[in-house]
Amino acid sequence: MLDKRYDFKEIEKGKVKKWKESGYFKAGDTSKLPFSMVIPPPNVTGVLHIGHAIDNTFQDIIARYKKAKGFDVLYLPGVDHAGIATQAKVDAKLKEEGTDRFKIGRENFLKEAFKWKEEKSDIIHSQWEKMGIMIDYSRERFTLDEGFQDAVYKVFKTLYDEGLIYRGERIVNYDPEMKTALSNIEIVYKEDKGHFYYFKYRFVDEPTKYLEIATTRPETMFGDTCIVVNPNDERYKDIIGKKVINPANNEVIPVIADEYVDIEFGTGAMKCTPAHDPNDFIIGQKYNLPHPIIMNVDGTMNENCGKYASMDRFVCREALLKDIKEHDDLIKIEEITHQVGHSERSDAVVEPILSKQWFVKMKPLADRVLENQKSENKVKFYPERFENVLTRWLSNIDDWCISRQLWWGHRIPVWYKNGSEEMVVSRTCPGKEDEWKQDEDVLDTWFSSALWPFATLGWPKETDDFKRYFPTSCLVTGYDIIFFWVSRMIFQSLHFTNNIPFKDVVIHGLVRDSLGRKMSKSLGNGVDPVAVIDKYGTDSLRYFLATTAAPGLDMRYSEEKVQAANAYLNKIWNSARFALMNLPNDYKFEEMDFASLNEVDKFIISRLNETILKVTNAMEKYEFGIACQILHSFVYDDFCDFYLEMCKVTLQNDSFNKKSTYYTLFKSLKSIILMIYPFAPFISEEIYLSLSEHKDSIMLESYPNSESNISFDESNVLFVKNVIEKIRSYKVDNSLAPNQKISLKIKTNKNISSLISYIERFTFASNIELTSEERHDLTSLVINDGIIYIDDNISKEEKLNKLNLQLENINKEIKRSEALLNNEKFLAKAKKEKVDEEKEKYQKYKEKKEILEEKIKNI
RNA sequence: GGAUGUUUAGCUCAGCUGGGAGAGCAUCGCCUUUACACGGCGGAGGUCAGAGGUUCGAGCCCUCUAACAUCCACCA
Repeated sequence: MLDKRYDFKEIEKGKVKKWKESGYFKAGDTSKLPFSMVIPPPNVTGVLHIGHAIDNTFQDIIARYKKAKGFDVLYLPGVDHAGIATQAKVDAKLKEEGTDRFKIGRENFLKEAFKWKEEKSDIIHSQWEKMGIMIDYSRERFTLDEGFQDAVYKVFKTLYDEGLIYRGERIVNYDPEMKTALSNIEIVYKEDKGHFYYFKYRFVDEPTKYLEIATTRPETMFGDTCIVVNPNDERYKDIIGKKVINPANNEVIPVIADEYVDIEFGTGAMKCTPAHDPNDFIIGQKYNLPHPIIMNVDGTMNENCGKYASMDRFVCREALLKDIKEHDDLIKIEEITHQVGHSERSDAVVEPILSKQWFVKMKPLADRVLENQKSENKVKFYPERFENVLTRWLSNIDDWCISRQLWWGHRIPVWYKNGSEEMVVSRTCPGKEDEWKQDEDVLDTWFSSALWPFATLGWPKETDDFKRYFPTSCLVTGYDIIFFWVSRMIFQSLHFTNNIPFKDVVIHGLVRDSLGRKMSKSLGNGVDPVAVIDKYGTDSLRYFLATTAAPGLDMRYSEEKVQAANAYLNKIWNSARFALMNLPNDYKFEEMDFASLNEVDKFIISRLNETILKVTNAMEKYEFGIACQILHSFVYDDFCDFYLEMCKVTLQNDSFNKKSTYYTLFKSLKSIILMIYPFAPFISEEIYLSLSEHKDSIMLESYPNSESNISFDESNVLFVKNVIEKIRSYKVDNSLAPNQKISLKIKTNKNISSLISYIERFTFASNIELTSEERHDLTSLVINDGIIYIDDNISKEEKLNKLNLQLENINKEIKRSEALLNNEKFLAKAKKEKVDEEKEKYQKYKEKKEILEEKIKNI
């Protein structure tokens, strides 16, 4: 028997261990159809946050649902080495220990990093267990494991041979703190306060005159190679071709003309720094200008900056300003707010610097995705609109900078021959060790993540898993990594497996704090899922996440809602207790013919049947919020508030068929817990195992089916329900205690003789009589299909008032109905059922009206 | 500058292909009736942002407007 209290701590204890040991999480039953999913591998940077919780909850709901639906479900776990993020953490740890990676060397650094990975993986494992997700631990992968080494090499080599990977000099964004190049999407633009500095660039032939040039980054002036004006700019027509002096280093540079310059912006004259600005770089190439690099990758000035060399870029800026001011070449400083690129990871202001990096040529790969999205075999997005996010980005994409000046990651498999231009793609040294040197850099972490859905299944080997589970069925992730990850998986998968990586992508939003702010470390407003679990239980957290998240929309964390989830589960718990208390201990479930059931049993079975159908439909569309809503309404309104209360009568009254009620209780309860199970597996398992008849685990059960052959006329039961509700509100209206005894007569053509004991119990009525005669002496409540007479000794006047009130309401309804039915277009164009329904209502209103008028007359 | 999303009860939000507005919390009244006070019963509270349009019928479809949010691209 279940405890009185829903004690989630007690219930959730030990279940995952049991599930894991029993092998229920393991995929591989080839007698079933496969359904596969990969976990978005969390970074081994730290603990999981609420964002992971929502990901994993959605996935686990799908996994458990599909398993119950009869699929061989593979839910494959793993972790991501997360190059730059993890390296930053390990760097910080080394710094704390008073050393750094350069002191200990590459090999030792990697040892440290792997140690770090092991530690963090352990934490992640324990958190997965807390979440109760049914991942197949036997298939866990890591983006740096041996299989991945094979996959990454194969991809790099192939793309290189196809000319889709190249090495080139480009302006790339540098993170001066991490000292590595970044890809475009690793830059976060923020609105920062800055300055616009106006300088005098004096003419060589006439030093009293000057051009006014503005810049936000004076330190880059050391890299200026010319001034550019628009050829159509009347102000500057005469100075094109003249020479001016760069006030930073007194170098003489020419004024050239190019239409790129916006006449309206700033002074209309722009300094050009080809090695430190992407647009300037293009101009530089066009006019074959020199492109001096004036900064080091750590953000310090280099030897091209004279006395400013080795200064930090911002220190240099101030020093340079001071000097220029002294030479009277500073005109003014304006305060501005502008968008400044920051490194996504370190938050440092990124610095565009010309350098040699490896790139993936994106256009052919992107085009293939765009082409495929027009075909039958496209990746389906839920909600659909996120497909546009993907395609728009891919339609206008830059090449992908994949080299990172880091140590933690897949090292670029390219070897350079000393003192020559020769390079070879190879995993191992292609010749004598002292003649060849491997590229120092590693690949962008997303380069390996992009292979996740197929590399985890064994690719490039044609393994059984790969053959059986690829393409995967579904991917669940947040919209924030569509570019980083989803898109890259799709193009790599199409290119290398000729197939999409997953059929469906389910996109959810971000979890924000209770004030709607993004959770961030600096705000300290993050919600720790483990803390929530400790306080309210995994099931409550899961239910909260599943029901609060509308597809693709952000949600706010709300402790109240977690509490509400907990209260709901408590309700289910107690309804189960009630059912189990009333079922015989040795109850054996046997199917029963629907026709042989008691009336209220038929009612609830029929409602249950509808609920199963609706819930299943919602589940198939990944509409978890809707599924839960439907189930919630069934559990409360139909099952608990109505049916279980009715059972209290049924089970104590020998005139009812108890077998029917046992059957109905058992079947309803079992169906409810099976439907709530994907959302709240722990409580469901606990209740399931308390059933008098059960398997070893709810994980072995099948999802309930809705039966198509059940049809039931609810009207008798609804009439009874209506009577009970009307009497209850009558009592409140008349300040009667709920348990006040009253005497009722009911006139109806409904067949409710078998249901009278229910009315008695719930209205505290004695002497309920079914009558066929009109009673004008009693208070009358005219309801659908009948009249309730209450013997309450109130005055004639009051009786009349009550009747008039009822009449007023009916007249309103009749007016509404008539308006509709007199509208010929409605009759002609609306669906037939709709019209019939309205006509039927109209008839009932008319009947009620007649009765009421008759009564008023007779009083 | 381009795109997308949001605007529904006091608060936080659902509302799936158009057919008489829902939940949770809060609130008011009554009830400790042996499943549940993490409860029950009853109630109050919404011209569904605004303006047009399509339709017999619009919270839902179309157009425009406003506010807010997010993403992308950014002029030195």
